[in-house]
Amino acid sequence: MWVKLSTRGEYGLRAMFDLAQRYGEGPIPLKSIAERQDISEHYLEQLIAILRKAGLVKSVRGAQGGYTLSQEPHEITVGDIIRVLEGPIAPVECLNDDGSENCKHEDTCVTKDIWEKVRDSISDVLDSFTLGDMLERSNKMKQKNKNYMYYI
Amino acid sequence: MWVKLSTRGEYGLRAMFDLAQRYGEGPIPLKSIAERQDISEHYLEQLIAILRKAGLVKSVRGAQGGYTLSQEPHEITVGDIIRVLEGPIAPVECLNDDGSENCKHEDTCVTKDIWEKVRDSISDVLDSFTLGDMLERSNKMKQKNKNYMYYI
DNA sequence: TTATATCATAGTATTTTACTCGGTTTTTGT
DNA sequence: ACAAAAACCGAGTAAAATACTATGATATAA
Repeated sequence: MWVKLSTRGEYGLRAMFDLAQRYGEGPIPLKSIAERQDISEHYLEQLIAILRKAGLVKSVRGAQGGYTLSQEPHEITVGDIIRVLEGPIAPVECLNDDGSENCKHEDTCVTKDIWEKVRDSISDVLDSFTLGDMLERSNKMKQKNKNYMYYI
Repeated sequence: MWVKLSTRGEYGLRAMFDLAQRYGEGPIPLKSIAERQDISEHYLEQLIAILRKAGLVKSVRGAQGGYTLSQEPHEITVGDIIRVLEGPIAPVECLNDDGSENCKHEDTCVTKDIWEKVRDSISDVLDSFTLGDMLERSNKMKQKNKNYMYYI
């Protein structure tokens, strides 16, 4: 399947949503996120390292340490998270920053603008949703379903 | 990369464009397509088998046989081709026909509608281009660039 | 000083991709 | 009838990507 979120994107988004639900509560240890989301802690470490280097989360080392979102939930889009974890959205090689060098016949390519439109439409959708939107959605779910389940 | 056309989609689209350029000339042998497009003949056989089973091309067996588009170029969209070769566009498992069975908490899922919008926007873009559009585009290129190169 | 954390890197099993290989069957032209 | 040209078919395989595991070092609060 050519459009398929890997576990990097899925787990990373779930971890970020977990942090969004606890925004303002101080640093959240990774262990607790991994347990709640049922993800291998070691693997999640690697993913959150990517998010940290991209500036989406801040870390506090040592005991009582953990992670927090570096901006408010409504300031972080799903696109920010997915692009960082899954890499740039490029259906074909030549849409990458470096990739255009490899392609000598850009100017006469019949399909390039198709892939550009695909890329842009995906980006637009993902950037139209923030973690804040997801929280709101989740809260509405909670009100409706008293059994208190919200999933991602 | 989570949005990445595989060679199946790329080669298949190139083969279909090759057939579109020769539409009306009778059956085109696969060997000639493979040579022009510089694709392994055996591999392309497997891809065109998928296109044939999906009804996008017709085959004529025996000597002087080959393949033809089963509809006019402007009736076949890029989406038709890509969906057949790369499988259904489903960023997450639960958007597949069978996949929803696996997911118990569809009703309370915070992200499902994001992935549905992603899927639909990709589909819309791909369905807005036909092989006929690509031929027109290619012909304009030919007029501008006298050196007669058109690529895909 | 100890427990709790983050941080870092190397290794590995599984899955997917991108083919290759070795044929059989069908049809046309001589 | 026969040879050549072509579609059709299924199994096997090398390389790459994915999804982890393993083993530690470093930092900080209590």
